[in-house]
Amino acid sequence: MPELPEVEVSRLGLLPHLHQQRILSATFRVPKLRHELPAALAGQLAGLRIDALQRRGKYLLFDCESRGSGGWLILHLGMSGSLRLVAPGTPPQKHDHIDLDFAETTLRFRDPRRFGALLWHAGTDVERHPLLAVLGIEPLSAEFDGDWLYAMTRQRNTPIKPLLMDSHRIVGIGNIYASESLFLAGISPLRAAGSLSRPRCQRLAEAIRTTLQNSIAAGGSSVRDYVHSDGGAGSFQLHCAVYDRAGEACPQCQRPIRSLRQAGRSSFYCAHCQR
DNA sequence: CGTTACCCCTGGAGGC
DNA sequence: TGCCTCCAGGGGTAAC
Repeated sequence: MPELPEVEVSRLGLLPHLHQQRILSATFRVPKLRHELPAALAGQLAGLRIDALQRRGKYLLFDCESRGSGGWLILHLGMSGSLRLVAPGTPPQKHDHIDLDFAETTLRFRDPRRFGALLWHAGTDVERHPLLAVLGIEPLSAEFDGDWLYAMTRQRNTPIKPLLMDSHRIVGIGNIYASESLFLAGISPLRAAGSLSRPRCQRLAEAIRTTLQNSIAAGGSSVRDYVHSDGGAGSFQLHCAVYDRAGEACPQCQRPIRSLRQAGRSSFYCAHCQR
């Protein structure tokens, strides 16, 4: 589930509960997720205070007294990860792999498929962590616009859709928002990236920004209680125009929405409205 | 270098 | 009901 909006909504929802709170203890119930979960890390976290909660792409970054003797917790929700706040002592359910215990609450990470990740980076410069150092531009930053997109797509014959999902170029756009943004911009997922005109790049950049911001706003509207809900953080209802709607009517022209596979992922689009 | 294929893992949906 | 296959919102790595 989690793409950039879900991670950002998680960050916004957790921040007021965790800011300046100390980790009393940490529990790892599996030896590894995507990466090893060393038991020593759990012990190391105890006593550290959360000074800030940031996001880079789809990574959540917990500043654990990084300017002192601490560092950064780097969390990725993977394909099926979710975060929620539960009352201390709440028994874990299946797939509840990680707890961070605070005085008033417990941050619980659930991830059935275990594609998620929890990593530690000592010191202040978390941007230099190998997984973060290679990430591309933030689509909600001021630097991301039609001109940037136009320059990035020049001389590329590859279809635009998998390019939008390449985190080494742009972060945060997953399979859902790639399809949704392209629909909003009227651009086919099959369109050769380098054949997009500057105005169409402008339109696509705006569509990406709008799609992500609208989704954050939709999740943020229920931000006060979503982290306590059973569905987990970021489980707000998404409204998709085309994603997972193969065969249904295009909301603009009523013709059937098509699906296809690109780079191993399914894409959804309207062949009439998207060129 | 650019792009694709495969893999990590569990669970849900649908066919038989 | 069970068993099988396919699919799933991510992304790193190997292979072409």
